[in-house]
Amino acid sequence: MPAGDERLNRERVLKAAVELADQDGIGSVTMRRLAEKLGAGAMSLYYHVPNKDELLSGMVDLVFGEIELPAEAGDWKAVLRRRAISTRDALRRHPWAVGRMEATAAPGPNDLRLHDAVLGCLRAAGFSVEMAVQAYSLQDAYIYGFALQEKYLAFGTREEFAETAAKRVREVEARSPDVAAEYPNLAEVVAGFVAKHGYSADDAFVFGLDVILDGLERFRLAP
Amino acid sequence: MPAGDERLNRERVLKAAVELADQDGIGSVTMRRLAEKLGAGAMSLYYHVPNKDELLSGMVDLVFGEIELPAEAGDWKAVLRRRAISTRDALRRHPWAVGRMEATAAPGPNDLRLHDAVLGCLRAAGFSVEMAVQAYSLQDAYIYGFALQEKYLAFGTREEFAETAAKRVREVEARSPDVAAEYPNLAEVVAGFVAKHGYSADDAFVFGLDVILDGLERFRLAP
DNA sequence: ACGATAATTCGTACGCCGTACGATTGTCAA
DNA sequence: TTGACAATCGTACGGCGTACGAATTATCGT
Repeated sequence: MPAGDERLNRERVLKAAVELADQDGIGSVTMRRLAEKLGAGAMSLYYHVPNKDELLSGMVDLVFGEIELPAEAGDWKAVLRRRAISTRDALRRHPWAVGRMEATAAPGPNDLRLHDAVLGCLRAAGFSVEMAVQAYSLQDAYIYGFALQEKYLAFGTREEFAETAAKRVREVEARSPDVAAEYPNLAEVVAGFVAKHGYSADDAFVFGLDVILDGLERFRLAP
Repeated sequence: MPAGDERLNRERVLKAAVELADQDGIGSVTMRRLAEKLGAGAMSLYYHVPNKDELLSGMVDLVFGEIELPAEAGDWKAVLRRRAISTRDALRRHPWAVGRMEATAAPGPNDLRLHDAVLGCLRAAGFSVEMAVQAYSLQDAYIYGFALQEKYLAFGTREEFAETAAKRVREVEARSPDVAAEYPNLAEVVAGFVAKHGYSADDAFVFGLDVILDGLERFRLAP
């Protein structure tokens, strides 16, 4: 055996799985392929991970671990803004994790640590327990939902997005030729997008985020 | 052959697939099982649907078809509020569709019709083209993200939710015994939830929705 | 140094999946 | 009757997750 391959262990398995998913998509994360990447037999993985579902949960918790914890002190809006952006960044690095962040049967330690910190931040900012939960739920719904859109609509660069949009239009035109007449508002938007400067996913994200954070302001108790 | 089973066709296949997914989960929608439900051979389905991916897209567009189109006239906020709630309702009836609404390669007719109508509503309310897109993106991100949370956290009734929460706590406690000390804010919330009146997913949804819609108000052009 | 014990690895096999391919059957116009 | 075309389906292939138990390697008391 070459010197490079050490013993297997849970951490090595999870990290390799994340790498594989990042590079080739979650669809190519199979026990056989993952084992091959690790220079091991497929069944060896099962000594370190009980089954594939748990493997995925472990991968997701690694992604949670990449999210910046909100700072203890500072303006609550700025702090939460930062953690929201950090969350979105993590999901852009690992798009396969979108839609799975809430799915793990038993949330991992990184997940719990983050949730606890954000709740603490909201409580410190003067939200009641109930309102802190509402506020958290609202933020996360937005973040995950936005990541979902981003994943499928392939915003990417302006050029990529223009290309994607144009392709969609062509696909639809193949079915019903007179798109502009049938969907005038859609046509207006697409024309506005493709023709003009384009669309920045970054700007769109922080726009929505600020609408939400500003809207939450008035639900705090006394400062 | 019994009198009941007519010829296969795309519509019948899609509807049966949706029924199957609703009843037994998306995981049990396989070509073989779907065919069996239709009293046909597995390969017969491929005459009506090019492959499984297209089958899923067709199913999703059926869900889009269940969403109430926004009314032409009326207070924009009330109208969009209604369509948001209608969207969430559809996603609760068909949780398997969550996370797939944006995923179809070529959006189906119901999808396009809805998007066109909502954009038209926003334009009529006095949003610029760019702002209408932002506003739409924000609303949908929230709706889909909320549906995602709802799907996995199993809000359900207050009893169900309390039970789920309690189970999660037990799972976590099995790993690290002193949960309350490690995650004080989480503990506070869980105690507040389980002990007190509980949590209404309906209320949480419209709370966030109204924060968003109210927050968008000031981005309209002249009334 | 050595044997026992435990930790770790992995080969084989099973049932399920999506679907390529080609044969088969049903329907109807000429 | 015949030929064309629409619709159905049986068989087979490669890939998946993983149950089971055997094989190998590491660890440690003596």
